Amino acid sequence: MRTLKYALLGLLNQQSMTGYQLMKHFETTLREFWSANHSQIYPELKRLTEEGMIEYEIEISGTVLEKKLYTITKAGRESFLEWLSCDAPIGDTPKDVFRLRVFYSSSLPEHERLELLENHLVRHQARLNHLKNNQKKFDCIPDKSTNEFGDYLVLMGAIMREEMTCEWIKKCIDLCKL
Amino acid sequence: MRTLKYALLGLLNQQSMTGYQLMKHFETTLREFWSANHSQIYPELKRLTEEGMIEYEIEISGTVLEKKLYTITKAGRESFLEWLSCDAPIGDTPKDVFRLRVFYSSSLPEHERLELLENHLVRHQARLNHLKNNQKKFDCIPDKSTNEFGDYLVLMGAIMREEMTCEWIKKCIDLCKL
DNA sequence: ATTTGCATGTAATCTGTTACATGATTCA
DNA sequence: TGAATCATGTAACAGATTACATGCAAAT
Repeated sequence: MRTLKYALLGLLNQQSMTGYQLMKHFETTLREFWSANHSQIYPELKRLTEEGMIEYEIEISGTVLEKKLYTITKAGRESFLEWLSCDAPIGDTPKDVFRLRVFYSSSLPEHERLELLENHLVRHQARLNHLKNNQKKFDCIPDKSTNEFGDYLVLMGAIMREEMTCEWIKKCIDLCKL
Repeated sequence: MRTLKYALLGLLNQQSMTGYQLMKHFETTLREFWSANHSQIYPELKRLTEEGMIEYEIEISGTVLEKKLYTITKAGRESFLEWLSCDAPIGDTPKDVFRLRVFYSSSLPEHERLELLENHLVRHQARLNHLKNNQKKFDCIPDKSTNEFGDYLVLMGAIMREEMTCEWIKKCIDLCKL
């Protein structure tokens, strides 16, 4: 499906960047819905260059360090917009190890089952707090024509997801304690 | 991480089964949090047999058709229970192509953005209805010591997840229409 | 000087999907 | 007798992770 291709093109469509900066975006902006490490990004950038989707200029940082500043091409932008506007069917539900554990948790002694649930609850609550903190950076809802609007929507989605997860685990704990 | 291994051991810990029956479980019971197709299952069963986690007896169906009925061994059960009770850190947020699209949706003309969101909303609403229908099969909350209790918890989680997703998309639509 | 971060790449391995391949059983 | 389902496997490929490998720049 080449999703990484489009994730990269989408970022470069917003702004020209180096591979390193792209990597940082996966650790921050895209964190809540996509990930990729540098060992996957650099080969893909090479491939996209060969395919004419992107091109780069070498910049010198300091005296010798070379970095490649990638820019999206016309062909790249077209490919990206085609992917974005093409209607994709709803995918498989994502795999979730924690839910798999909960599914099998009746094989666990009561206190271990509760431990499993409670440990996870505190972690999700911490993540939720972290996300809510991020949301404070928006003092108002960004204009819908800006890139920040997309940021805002997915952050809102991430918060709702964590809230739902916390609620679910709490319900599980309650049912286990009955 | 060998998660498929533990997913299979967990099912065989509940009941001896053939590879085909295991496959069916991934299409039904585990559908909302794990998946695997037969081309992944059969080699893994072979490996687990070699590792002494499971063993099989050949049964004859009809006159010639051989099927392998797999049973978990003591070593398999121990390995499964160790995995289940061992505390695992919270994983990476799962990848989500739809959220990636929403993130980039400011590059789309207004009507296409709304189309993207509304198409997805109806699909998630359909999935939600389907799940709520499944829940009707439980006329009461199963006893927490039974396997059905795990089924109930994850089904509840799937419903909450779909409800949250629908709410999120609705909010996105509202914000786009402002 | 030393540590942290910037910067780029490859190799080996693991996990998962799609396609290839075959054949029996059951039900209409 | 034909279609759907049961039943089991392999091969090729795609996608992703972990480990290997290197070296500069900036800040302390």
